[in-house]
Amino acid sequence: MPPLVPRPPKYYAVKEDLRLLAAEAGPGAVLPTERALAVTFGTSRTTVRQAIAELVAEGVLTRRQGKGTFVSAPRPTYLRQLTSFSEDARAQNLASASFTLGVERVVADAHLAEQLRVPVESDLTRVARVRLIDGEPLAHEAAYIPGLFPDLPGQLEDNPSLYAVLSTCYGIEIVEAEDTVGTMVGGPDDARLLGIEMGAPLLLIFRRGLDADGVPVEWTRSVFRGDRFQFFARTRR
Amino acid sequence: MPPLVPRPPKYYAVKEDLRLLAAEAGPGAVLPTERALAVTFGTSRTTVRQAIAELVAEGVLTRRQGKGTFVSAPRPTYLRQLTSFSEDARAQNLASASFTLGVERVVADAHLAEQLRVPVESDLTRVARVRLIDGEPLAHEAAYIPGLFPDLPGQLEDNPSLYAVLSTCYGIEIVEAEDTVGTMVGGPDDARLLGIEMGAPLLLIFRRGLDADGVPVEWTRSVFRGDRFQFFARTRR
DNA sequence: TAGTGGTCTAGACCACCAA
DNA sequence: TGGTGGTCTAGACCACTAG
Repeated sequence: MPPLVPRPPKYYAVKEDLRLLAAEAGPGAVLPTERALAVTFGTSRTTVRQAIAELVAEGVLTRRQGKGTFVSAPRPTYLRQLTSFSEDARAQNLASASFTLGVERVVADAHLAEQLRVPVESDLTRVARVRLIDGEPLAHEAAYIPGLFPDLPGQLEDNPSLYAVLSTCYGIEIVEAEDTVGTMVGGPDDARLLGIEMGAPLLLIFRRGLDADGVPVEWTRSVFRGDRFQFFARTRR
Repeated sequence: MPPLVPRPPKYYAVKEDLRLLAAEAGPGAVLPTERALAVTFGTSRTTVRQAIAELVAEGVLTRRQGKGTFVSAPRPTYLRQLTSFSEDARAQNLASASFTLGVERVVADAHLAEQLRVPVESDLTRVARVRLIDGEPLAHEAAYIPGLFPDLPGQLEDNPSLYAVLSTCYGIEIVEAEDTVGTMVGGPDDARLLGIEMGAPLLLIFRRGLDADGVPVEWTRSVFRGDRFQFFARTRR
């Protein structure tokens, strides 16, 4: 199959050159400045920045304001395999941690009511957290659980696994999960929480947890960094 | 939680304004020209283009050179649920079609050999196709199958489901699939095959098909449009 | 031919960081 | 203070589409 693209734009040539340059330099290496690269490639700084922007989105490069542009460390790709974040991390010998943004009472809107099969306006508990792997933010998520759990904040401090706390303290057992995986691009909030750039590709995952009777007991919206996360699923016919 | 972002850049304000404008205008509507928008927002055309670029990546807008910028039609999100593309589409009452790019003999490199559990350099058949839903390209993929299947091209013309052909003609039954889902950004080839813009977020899916004995019989690399695809998985503990 | 989006330029000012 | 990346500008030329 011949390369049928009429004329690849100049920034794409720069991008692929930079990709090679990064590979040779190795992780952690610092690249020449954008202004220097513009001179080297005989182009403008804007064009160089467009090339760098895509490599950043791919996780190849990292930019730090005031410091420079660096070759990213190899991705410690996190594979989702079981039901819960904490369990997945442990299964892969990765150090996981959580930062709780807030635990609050909310009422079900139409969408949450449908997903959790509860009446609109019923009480829900919302748990918002940032998930870390090896000290780096990997995802932020908000879990919604029917009912009120005033002691949850303290219990999550002792055990970061929401699923474990629900099981141990409240007898809620999640045995089945339905995941819907799509893409989105990062906005300012995502950029701040995950330490990424705006516009970076992200994985948006909606998960519904069901108990042994098939009753929905949890619904979560998760936003994962696209550059260091993979989702794994096994399906039997 | 207060909004901690110091100062959202101007292009982000433009982006959100355009998002509202697009919602009001409705699918298919044409937006003012980039030059006109620059005047309206009191900004430069570059800034307007940066805002539009992200909305295009999100699937909200569509640009057509020489014509204009349009509000995208609502996404016919394709959900992956079963094992094969054709089956999934049928289950959702979506018209699926395939365009075969090529069927060729290749030899296994180290990676394919490991995934398919065959010796390095063994014969494989590579089937490269573009997948369409409702006439629009949704994905391109390359499937690798151990062995040689000289009649495959003709058989795929009669039945676009590779899984069905393998079953009917060769007695190969795929009963289990392992999917690994991640993100990538589109390059020139992806842009050409899928009719998207370079830099658009894509879902990269590696799938391994196993037969009843757990023997790998197929390995596929698929690239799906991120703006109109969702992956669905159900996991039991 | 006129108008659209696609690419690229040269340069400005800002926010951040290290010496 | 000087250098880095982050943002934005005004304008140029090209490729494509339509009348």
